[in-house]
Amino acid sequence: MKIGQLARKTGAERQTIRYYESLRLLDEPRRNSSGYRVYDDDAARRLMFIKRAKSIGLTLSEIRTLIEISVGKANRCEEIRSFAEDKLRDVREKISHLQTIEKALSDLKGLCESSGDDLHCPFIETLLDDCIKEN
Amino acid sequence: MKIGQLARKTGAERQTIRYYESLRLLDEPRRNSSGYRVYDDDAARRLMFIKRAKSIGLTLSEIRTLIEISVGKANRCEEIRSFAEDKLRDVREKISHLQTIEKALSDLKGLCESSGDDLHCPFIETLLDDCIKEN
DNA sequence: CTGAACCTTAAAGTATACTATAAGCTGTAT
DNA sequence: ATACAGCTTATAGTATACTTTAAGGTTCAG
Repeated sequence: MKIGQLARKTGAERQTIRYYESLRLLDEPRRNSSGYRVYDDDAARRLMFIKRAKSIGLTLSEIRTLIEISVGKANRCEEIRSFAEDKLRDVREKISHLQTIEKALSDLKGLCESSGDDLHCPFIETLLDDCIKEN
Repeated sequence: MKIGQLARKTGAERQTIRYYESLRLLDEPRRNSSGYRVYDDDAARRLMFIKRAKSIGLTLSEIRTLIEISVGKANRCEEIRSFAEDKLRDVREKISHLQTIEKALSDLKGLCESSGDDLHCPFIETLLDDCIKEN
């Protein structure tokens, strides 16, 4: 399988595949006589693993860590479990931060709906007031 | 007020203030005889407005939009309200995406706790299985 | 044999929001 | 007088995850 076929099979771009190789997320593939990269199904599986791991919010560098941990002879399960815990904590923090933002925005929007004309827009005025309070 | 005082007053870095100016988030200040930037309290208020707007999750480019809308003679309240609605939708989408991720991660972690040894780590194996399913 | 499709590399560009650096001028305290 | 803080500009670096471009070699159908 050459890089184009692998790209089609996995839905990744050719350049992305080379980029992942440069980050050592994919092993260096063997080359044919013209210097073209030649892949097997393991490479496709690895690429899908990366996709799936990205979809659960892992960064490329976290994915590399995961691959490094799990590609050795053993998976070092305990290490991976604690990795998952850390990540879960991150995600929960992000959610709670966004919920704070959601509340602030929906309060502001509520003000917009209840009062306000072009000369006294509560959205802007409240933001400005908050600034003054913080000062 | 020179740039350093403004920075101290608002908790922003001097470079950040110049950067915001280059993005037209801050008006070009007048200069003293040595070419130094000279600010007044309006500039400080604007800077705090930016900080507060950032804290509710707005990007610098959204903040510029908001400033452009609201700095004219009138605030154009209706426009701002619909801006807030769009942003609220964004934030809610982000939250729900993160909640999906949270569930996936916590399921995976649950598997790690219930079973698994170094040779068969459920976290990795499940990610791999998911890849195969998607293939 | 020519053109299209495919491959190679290295380097630069994109987006966001700064942060740091270099080289040099200004203002003030001692 | 000189050290030091503070100001100026332009440019480059940081982090993440690609995407694009340039310049060129390979493979295959017609």
